[in-house]
Amino acid sequence: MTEARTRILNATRELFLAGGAEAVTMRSVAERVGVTATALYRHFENKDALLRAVIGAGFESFGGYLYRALRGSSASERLRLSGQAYLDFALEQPEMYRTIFMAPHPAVVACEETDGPHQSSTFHFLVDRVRECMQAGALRADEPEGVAIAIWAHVHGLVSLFLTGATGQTEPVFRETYRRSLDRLFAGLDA
Amino acid sequence: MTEARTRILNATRELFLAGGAEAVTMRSVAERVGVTATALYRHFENKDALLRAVIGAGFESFGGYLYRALRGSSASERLRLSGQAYLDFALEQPEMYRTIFMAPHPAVVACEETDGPHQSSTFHFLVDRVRECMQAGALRADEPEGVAIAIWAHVHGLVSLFLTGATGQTEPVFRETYRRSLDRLFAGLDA
DNA sequence: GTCTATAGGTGGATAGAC
DNA sequence: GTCTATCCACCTATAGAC
Repeated sequence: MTEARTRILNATRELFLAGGAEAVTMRSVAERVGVTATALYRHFENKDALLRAVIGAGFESFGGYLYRALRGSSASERLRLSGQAYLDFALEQPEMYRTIFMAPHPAVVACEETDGPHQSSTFHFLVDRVRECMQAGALRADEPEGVAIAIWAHVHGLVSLFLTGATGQTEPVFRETYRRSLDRLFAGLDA
Repeated sequence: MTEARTRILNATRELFLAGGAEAVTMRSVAERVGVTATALYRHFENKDALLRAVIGAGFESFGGYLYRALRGSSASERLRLSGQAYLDFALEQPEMYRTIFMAPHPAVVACEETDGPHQSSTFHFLVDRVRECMQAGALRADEPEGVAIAIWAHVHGLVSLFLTGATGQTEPVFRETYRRSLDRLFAGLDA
């Protein structure tokens, strides 16, 4: 029924993940699908609607990564898995990570308005993980919000520096850097 | 003598700081200066040369901020002032910060090739501050490079989240967040 | 050094035939 | 639903007159 719509969406996502939002033009998407640019307007109102659909799916994907961390059997395990999920998403979908967290495209803002504030829901998820760690005695009692910001900033900073090439590291080396750096941060947060 | 060149550079910098690299077009610069776009080619080879000049000045400005931190009278004071200088630069020249550290424009790469690696020299500066703190007994003995990455990632992460609006904080509130978050990190790094 | 005129490219979007 | 033809906006850059 809307199979054409799906094919267009896939082509857009592929172009987007390969070259970012600027690689997505009505012409490039159309060429990849095998139709002319004008045909796309039968399925999407305009380019912005196309980008919003792809980025919205990216938000959902990120949410899925985080959600899996809830499988952990203890508060500290769930927090640890959250950090791992964050890293996995960033390394497996770097262009999506860049768009959502590093260079907010106008379409990202539009997504937040229609689907609710994704970025702040990420923050609230982390605050919940931190709070339950404090209640379980795995983290020293402190303001959960402040500690959550410190953790988020830390993982986001590490990932950003890696993705822009500032660390000059390969992915396996960076994974180790990520682990050790979080250990250093938690050395000051642990109970 | 090269007064025209200076006026062009100023106009470019103003446009750049207001709207980023994409706000800089030969037409917009020319309009701001009060000439036609073609006149600019008498003073700069092309648009890229124009951007490189502005971004190169941004790098120098950032270096100046860091350099002032060396006025501190002790190792730990110099490290503290470095963190403050980093924050000041990011908040006073957000668009320049964004360009240099968050969304490496092709012109940034070009600057690094001609003027030397600025990003890695920032890292080395920080490693030096960390190392002298360890030697002075102000930081626990550890790998200086790993600790420097942790600190850099932390400050960069905080600043990035603020500049993208993810924290939802005002600047004065964020300055306090920045201070407290660094305190939390150093709680695990202090001797 | 600055102008006008112009070439040449990219990209979003619509009209109307099929 | 998809096509061709087309418009419009905006961009970098050059040639040659003044």
